[in-house]
Amino acid sequence: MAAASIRDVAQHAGVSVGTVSNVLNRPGEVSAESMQRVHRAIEDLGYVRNDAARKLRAGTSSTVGFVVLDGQNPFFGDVVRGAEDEASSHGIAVLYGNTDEDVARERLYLDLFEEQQVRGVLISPYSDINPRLERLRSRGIPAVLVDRFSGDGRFSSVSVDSVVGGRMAVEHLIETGRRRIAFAGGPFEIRQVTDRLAGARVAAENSTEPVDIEVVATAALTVAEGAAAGARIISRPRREWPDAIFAANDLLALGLLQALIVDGRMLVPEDIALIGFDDIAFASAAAVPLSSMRQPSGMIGRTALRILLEETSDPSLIPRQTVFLPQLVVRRSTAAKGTSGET
Amino acid sequence: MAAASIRDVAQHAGVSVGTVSNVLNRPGEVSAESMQRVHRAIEDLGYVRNDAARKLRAGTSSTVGFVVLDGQNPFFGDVVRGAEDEASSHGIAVLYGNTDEDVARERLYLDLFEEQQVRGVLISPYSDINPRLERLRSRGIPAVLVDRFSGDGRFSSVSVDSVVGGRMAVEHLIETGRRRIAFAGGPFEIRQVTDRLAGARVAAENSTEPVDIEVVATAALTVAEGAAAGARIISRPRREWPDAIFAANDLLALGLLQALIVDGRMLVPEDIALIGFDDIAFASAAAVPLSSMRQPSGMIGRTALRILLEETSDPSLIPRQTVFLPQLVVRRSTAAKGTSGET
DNA sequence: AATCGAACCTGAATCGATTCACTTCAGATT
DNA sequence: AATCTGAAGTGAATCGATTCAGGTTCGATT
Repeated sequence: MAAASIRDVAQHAGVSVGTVSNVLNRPGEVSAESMQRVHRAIEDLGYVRNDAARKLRAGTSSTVGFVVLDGQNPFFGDVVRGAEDEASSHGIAVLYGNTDEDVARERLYLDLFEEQQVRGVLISPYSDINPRLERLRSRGIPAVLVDRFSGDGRFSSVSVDSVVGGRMAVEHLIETGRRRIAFAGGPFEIRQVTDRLAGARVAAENSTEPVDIEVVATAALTVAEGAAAGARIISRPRREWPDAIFAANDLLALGLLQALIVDGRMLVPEDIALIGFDDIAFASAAAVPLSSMRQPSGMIGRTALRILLEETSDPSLIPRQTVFLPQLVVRRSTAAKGTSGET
Repeated sequence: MAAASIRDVAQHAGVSVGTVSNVLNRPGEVSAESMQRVHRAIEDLGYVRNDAARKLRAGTSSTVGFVVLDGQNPFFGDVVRGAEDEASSHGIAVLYGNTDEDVARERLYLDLFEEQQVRGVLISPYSDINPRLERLRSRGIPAVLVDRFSGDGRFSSVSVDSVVGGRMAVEHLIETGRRRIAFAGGPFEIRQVTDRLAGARVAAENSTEPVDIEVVATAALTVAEGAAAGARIISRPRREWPDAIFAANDLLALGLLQALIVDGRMLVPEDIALIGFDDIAFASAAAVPLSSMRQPSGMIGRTALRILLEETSDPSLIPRQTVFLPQLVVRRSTAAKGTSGET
């Protein structure tokens, strides 16, 4: 009952192993009759290619690895999905690992992918792993950074301009009459967080009126952390309440929203405006529909995978940075004070 | 700059390949000195094990495959996460594929996993793939069904009792005074959908008062389909409106909720109660916090992976069915008519 | 009839880690 | 001194798909 090998198939079909291999990989160079007999034998024996042997010989495989920062975040779910769609149309599978903002796991998955000799790696990096990626490249495994601009241009990247996004978000808050703005986000090791904050500050500085940006640090970009941050803000004396919050992503924003609603003293958007980042599917279904900076998530995944495949087939390509611009999606949570706004 | 092989390491360390292999796999049988020299050589050359060669020889790998029904659904995200956590503590990686309720992709991923000779397969099946799984098993690759009871007991499974869940949900609706209940769900190829409906019918039949269960079929279990179903319900003459909806999962429920709120003629929960299934993180953050049947999602993943590993190490184990009971989580969306209820 | 070329096929060599029958050798035992 | 023991180490054989230099066949051309 041991699995049939290509040799068994060859014997059963009465041809050589080379011919069987040709049937599988170069159907053009095989006579119709051999073709048929080999297929027949494959059917009879229930033969399935042994990927390990193929990989050993070929030195490369048809999977790519994707190291994701936060698998729980629907935003990354959408990115992965985009990459997967693109991959499957090339007959490639996506091996996927979740780092959860943990340096050890990040390394673990990169090691694993290297041992597996994946075709290439997509990664939304948490720590600074350029040296690690250089090494992968020297072994013929290219990498593309996802959702993160490659500042030094050593790798291709597909990202959204978080600085611009942060600026647009806060400009929008200022336009709708907010002046005391809290930025909720963290940890600051995550580049997107610092970029979005930087953009927020630019907007504040460019404003003709004085605008305060205050930082409310969170330990992670999750709903629970958002709720905790909300509780901290509420517990202050009333005169220290901000009149708007820009959350570093939608999960945080939804947690904040939940905390504010449960408490009930600050109304969204009447007393306090709230805007998130990512525009995940649940933002529009929130208690107060959430304004957000939309990222073209599926497109990011597709594009990253396409670039990766190009680089695998031509390693001499120069790294290129693809940057999308986020798009402001206005919903009720940032309606001007005292109005009910659009739903 | 070709990657170093075990032979290069052996040469560099001045020992044989067998010794290097022993250092890697049986550290006890090697002298301290060889040990050190080999490690030194590995360091110097940047040697990384070639997984393909190892797998070819060993006939098995240290990855498991997980075929997921709907990667976009946070519920499955949580399940995968649970499995991944458990796996990583055993030094095992999870290769993950999304079928999106598509028979072809389901088959594609199973083929891929078979070629890759994964250690085992976790699958939340869409179509009837028992024969396919039998074949995998005959090749030494066990499978565990996730979120689906194995009716014939031929495979181990980890699931939640959807019939009981459906019953509990509808009993709750009846208790809060609802009598004209719509069940929103589909396609009916998905076992969970039919089970939840069956449970709903049991609750209706057991009720002392006459209770109507009406079926509103959807094409998929998504937010968009939920919104569409909502629109269809609203468009009816007012006297044919149900006074409660039991949605087959939370995504549907959130879509329904969105449609009802935008329309504004039916208030939740005053005119119509709404309950979902899964209790995903966003249910509590919804416009009207959503009642739901909670599934222990992370636990399902962990348990499935643990059982799978047990079966890989002892293939003679008899399949066992693990069933969790869902838990009713009451929020505002099912408050009794005319009350405001708990938040 | 001889020659040629295209189409098709063959089978040994190869990839790199693991395994295991076999060797080596220092020290213990007789 | 001869023999034995066990720890440590060796290296050829193995896994299965792919590749490619070389073979065979056969109809077309001269």
